[in-house]
Amino acid sequence: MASSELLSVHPALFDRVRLAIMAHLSLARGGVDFNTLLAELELTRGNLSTHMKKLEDDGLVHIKKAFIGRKPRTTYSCTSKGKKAVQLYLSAVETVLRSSL
Amino acid sequence: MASSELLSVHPALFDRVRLAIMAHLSLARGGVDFNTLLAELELTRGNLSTHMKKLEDDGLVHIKKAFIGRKPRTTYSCTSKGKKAVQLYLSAVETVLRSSL
DNA sequence: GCATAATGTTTGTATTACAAACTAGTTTGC
DNA sequence: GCAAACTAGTTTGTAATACAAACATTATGC
Repeated sequence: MASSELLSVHPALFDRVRLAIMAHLSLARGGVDFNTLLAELELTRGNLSTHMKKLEDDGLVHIKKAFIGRKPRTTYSCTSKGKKAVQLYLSAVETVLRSSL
Repeated sequence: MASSELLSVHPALFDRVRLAIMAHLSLARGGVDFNTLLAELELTRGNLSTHMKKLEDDGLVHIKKAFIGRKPRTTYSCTSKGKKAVQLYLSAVETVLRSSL
């Protein structure tokens, strides 16, 4: 059954916000900081924070906290596990849906 | 911002089960009945029922109830709105993720 | 030094995915 | 012909989660 491929996709990616986050991180070379994601995805800080925590807990993103001057700055980057998950997501979706168009 | 495309995707498709259901219905010529979906997706009846109700409420699938002999049979098919939503989903995901691989 | 802003985090709420229990009817066994 | 088991779903209660509001902490302007 073709659609079973979807079951192998990391569940964290089945959320439009997290998918958008992972897309950003995948596209960006280097990291993307909290406020950049906040502006581009138009989320509240609380919402972004919890999504990032989940992605971090799942090992899909790496979080780096540093001080820029005296202010904190949190930067996120995609782990290799995260990259693979995104690739798997795309290939699974394409496999399942491509032939139906 | 590329990822904003995801916001135009129908929210009902951001669930792996419903996406799998819509994939099945898109692929099938004619309709797919309740028990076929049940067997292929390995869900409980309650879970499948509520997902189908949501998809129907959203206008993505058409439900047809008939009697086969004396037993009821519920058959689902993809509406044109459903087809379009699936197409939009795939194109949005590809647009957002393709370049990152 | 007091008020305002910047950067996240924690917490409370509303939604939702899921399975268990239920409804409605049919077939089978005795 | 009656009860038990089966078929085909639906409704309901619960556990998980997405979200925003409130909070905490430190920095900057006046």
